Order: sequence, then C-alpha cells, then structure tokens
Amino acid sequence: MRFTYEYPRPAVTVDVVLFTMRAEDLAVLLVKRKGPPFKGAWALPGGFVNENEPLVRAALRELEEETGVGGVAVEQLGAFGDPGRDPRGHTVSVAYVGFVVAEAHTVVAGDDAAQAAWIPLQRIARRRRARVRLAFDHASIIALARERLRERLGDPVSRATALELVPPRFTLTELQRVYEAVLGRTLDTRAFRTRLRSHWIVEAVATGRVRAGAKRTRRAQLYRWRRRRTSER
Amino acid sequence: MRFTYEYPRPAVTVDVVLFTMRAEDLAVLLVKRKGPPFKGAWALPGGFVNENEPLVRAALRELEEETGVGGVAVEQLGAFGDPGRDPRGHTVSVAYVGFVVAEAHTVVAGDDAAQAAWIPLQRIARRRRARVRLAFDHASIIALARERLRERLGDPVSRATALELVPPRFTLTELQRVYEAVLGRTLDTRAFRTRLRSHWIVEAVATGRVRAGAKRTRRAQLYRWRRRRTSER
DNA sequence: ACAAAAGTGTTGAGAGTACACCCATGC
DNA sequence: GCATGGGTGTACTCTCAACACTTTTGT
Repeated sequence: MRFTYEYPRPAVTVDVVLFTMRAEDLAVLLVKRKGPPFKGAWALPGGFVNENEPLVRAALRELEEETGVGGVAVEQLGAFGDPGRDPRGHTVSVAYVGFVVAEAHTVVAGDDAAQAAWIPLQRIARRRRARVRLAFDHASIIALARERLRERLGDPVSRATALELVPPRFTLTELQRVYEAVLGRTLDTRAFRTRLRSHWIVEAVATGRVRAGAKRTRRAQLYRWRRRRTSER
Repeated sequence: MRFTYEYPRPAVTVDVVLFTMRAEDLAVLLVKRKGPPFKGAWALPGGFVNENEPLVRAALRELEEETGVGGVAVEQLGAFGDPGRDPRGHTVSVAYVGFVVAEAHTVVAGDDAAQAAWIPLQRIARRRRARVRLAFDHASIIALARERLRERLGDPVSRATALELVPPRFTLTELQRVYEAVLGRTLDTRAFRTRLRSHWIVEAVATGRVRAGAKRTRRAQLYRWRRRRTSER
C-alpha cells in the first residue's frame, strides 16, 4: 500500500528516554537496532507515528513493542527535526522522558530489536572512549533528557513525585541515592531529610525493612509518597 | 507533483506564538485565515515544514511570510499532535515562542493571510464571551506559551534577556510593566529594582528620556541589558 | 501649588547549605 | 567489639516579599 500527498512530508517518529537506577548509576533503556540504518548500534526505543495516533500513545506503544515495558508515565521533551539526523531522509522526532524503577518492569526485546537493555549512562559516548555508540542524534536527546530530569528534581521537590523514582515503599536512603545519581553529586543526609520534611512530601509507613544484601545493619524506616499537596502552612 | 510513501505520514507544521506589549497588556501576533479550514478565524502564524528544512527555520520563515515580522528569537515550546486538532487530517505541529517589542517590527499580512495583527490576550476566548475565536487548538497552545513565558521571567531573571522584552534602551518602569503584564500581577517597584541590581543584569546608560505622552514628569534614567553574566560574586 | 511619574532602604521569613556524631544490628 | 548503614539539630547566608515617602518636572 502506498500513500501519496500533494507536498513532501517529513516522517514523524517518537522516541522515549526512559531512565532508571542501576547499581548506583543512572541507566537508559536502549535497543540494539536489527536493520539499517545504524544496524547494530544502540538507539532509543521509538518509531513511526501511526495515522491518527496521539503522540504520547505512539511513544508508549513503541516503547512497549520494542522493550516490553508498559504502563509508565512520560512527559514530552521536545521535537528534534534537523535534516540529516536520519540518513533515510527528513525525520522529525518527538521525544519523551520518563523514570521508572527497573525492578518493576521486565525488559524483553521486541521483534524490531535485536536486544533491549538498561545501559549505564557512563558507557555512552562521553567524548572519546565511547563503549556504546548511539544511532541518529540520540546521544544529544539523552543529554537533554538528563538535563530535564535534573530540573525536575532540582527545584520544588513536588513534581518529582509524578515520576516513578522509587518503589511504592522506599527508604529515605534509597531516595537519596536516586537524587544523587540524577544530580550528579552527593547530598548531605540531614539536609536532604529536612527538606523532605519541610515540604511534607513523604510519610512514614510501617517500620522494618532491610536493604537486600546488607544484613549487618539497622533496619530502615519505610516511607511512601504523600498523595495531595494539601494545606500550605 | 505528488509524493508517495510506504506508510501514511502525518503532516508536520510549525506555529509561532509571538508576544508583545500593547497598551499595558500582552498581545499575540495572529493572522486571519483566508481559506479553509477555519476560514475567517484567527490563527497563529505557521504552516508546513519543507523537506529538509530545520524546524526553527520553518517557523521563522512562516512567521515572516505571513506577517512580515523577521529576525526574532524564538524557543521551542513543544509538539502538538492530537488527531482531530486539524480537520484536514492528522497534523503534528511544533510550536515556538518569542517576545518582541512591537514598535520594532512592521506587521504586513502575507499572501496566505487576510489580515495580520497584534491581538490582546484578553480578547481571546476566555471561557464564554469570546470576541476572537481561534482556529485549531491554537488557544491552548497560546495558553501554554504564556505559561512558559511566566516561567522564564519568574526565576533567575537571567534568561529573560534572551527574549526581546523591551527596546535596546529602556526605563526600568517600562521593564516593570512588561513583567507585570506577563506575570499578571503588580510588582513592588523597590523590590523589583533591588532584584535587578543584585542580579546585575541591567546597566544605566545616558540619562534623560521621557515617556512619550507624559510630559509633566521627572526624566527617567535609561538602561540597557548587560551582555555577559560575568563574575559570580 | 499640584499632578504625574521616578526614585530610594530596611526588616522579617523561609529555603538552602554546611557541618559531626550516636544508634541499631549481625557477624 | 567492630563493621555497616540509619538516623538526628543547629547556625549562617541568601533571596524574596512587604512596607511609604521624597524628588523632579511641566503646567
């Protein structure tokens, strides 16, 4: 089947930058391309938008098709449309960002992908010495997405709760590790907790869980996100 | 001439939300549509992206073609791609925002437009009683653009200088009026000036201009934006 | 003299940052 | 008893918000 139009049309694609915590580091969900262009290179999950399909839905569909990861919350990052970003021709891609708890999702490579995996950000083309080379302009999209994530966490701690940063029940140390990984610097524990308390965004639940693997230690208090952001003080 | 593709492609368009100050109020640059759909309705200047044309360039080209306004700085707002936003078929639009000094530009309706003009935001569909009805989803794009503008001005006053908020030489009162219009509330003069001074973003030039029309008053000091944002203190 | 807009400082509250030690647990 | 990570409070700085009166000019 063929589709003809009166004027040339750039192709419209969507891409998803999905972050997670992986062994104390930030990682992105990537797929290894099966076919050209960039065959064998890693790329963001994504693909063409169907006729009459909302952009977000296309993004989530492609994400699930290629990686098996579904039911995540994403927000739009922006549109990338420089000619030359896709050797096949002019393509405009709308990118989305999200953050999930890796353990809550199973990654399964779809038919289009040779492989799907969480790749630590450090292995991605930092100047030279790149271990993982990325297709298209995906390296710069990821860089921008990371920037966005930093902003989200940086200021009013509020919006962060929309992202699935930690499991439903978490310890404050776990949360702090996520913040540290995203912001790229260590935080002071006392300051971090004071801030959480003053913004009133987490609340304690039951006590007594220990981080898996670490046994000779005190049991950490469990917390969960508070729902509303009710009464301002 | 016809263009055929293997898969259906949504059309890609760009739209520009260009703000200015107009008689103490914010106004947007709109064009009156000459042809269907939404013939006779007001719409954002914009149109189809050419093959191999960068998105921003397309936006600026369309802006100039339809309104005669050129040489402005814009930043990307986001992509809007809900099916149904364009009755002709699935269209993905990438929107850009900017802010200019109206007096510095001459508005001339292009061939595609019946008219081009600065329309005060207040005349745009505020719930009922709309005087100006907008085509497509342009009302919500404008709302989002306004939000973005507010953010830009809100926090570090720095970034605001990228937008052409005021003429090259301006009085602090003029600048304050712009901030007030964008933020939608009055500001305290002393606080406003203290903030500017502490952020070190404007500098005095020659003295002695009076606002046109107001004669029986003290002469205001002229300022200009500082270039760099040099030495942090 | 008065109308009209320009200009000018201080105080208090809240947010962020920096900083060091004791506690509970399992081996 | 020691290694491991959990947990706690205070002081300083900076930024923002709120507050009213004097100055210059033209009529």
